Amino acid sequence: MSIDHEGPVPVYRQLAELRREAIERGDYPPGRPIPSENRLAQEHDLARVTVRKAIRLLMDEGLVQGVQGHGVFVTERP
Amino acid sequence: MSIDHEGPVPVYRQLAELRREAIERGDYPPGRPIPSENRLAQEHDLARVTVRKAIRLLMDEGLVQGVQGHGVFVTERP
DNA sequence: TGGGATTTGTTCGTATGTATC
DNA sequence: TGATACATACGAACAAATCCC
Repeated sequence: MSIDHEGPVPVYRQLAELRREAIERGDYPPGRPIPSENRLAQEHDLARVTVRKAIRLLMDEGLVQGVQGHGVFVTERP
Repeated sequence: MSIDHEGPVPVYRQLAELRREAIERGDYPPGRPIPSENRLAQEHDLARVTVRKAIRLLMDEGLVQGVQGHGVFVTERP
């Protein structure tokens, strides 16, 4: 929760951090998608492009993977 | 007809207005669906997502209701 | 009984333009 | 100048429900 629109940290970085924490907490078991982009946009009252920018960071880190028409899934790591 | 792609009014709002007028004219009697999303997209040469966005406005107004696998119907008002 | 076509619902992917700081 | 953020619009794929033969 609680994204600061005033501070120096970009919104998309704050959102990425929030999701990273949720993932590392184990909120999303492998095989289950994280909340959809539209869902996240709605919940945080953000534009979808901004949400995507946040998720893009997590993708670049290899933490999650997007699958068109399905969702974004936590990467399986053995 | 005639959607203006140049003006300041978004395409999806123009389309919503066109359908709203058609509905209020009584073009679609209760029990009959309005043209399908693909049909509207084809007629106006628009993407289906854009058509959906227009219909979504009418749904939010309570003017129509979507039925998955069936169609979009004018809401019955006694 | 079943399968295919139609239709709405959902999701990620991409691009452009605008405004602000 | 560049980064951030929003709105719009299109594309693509999949899911689910309904209808009809």
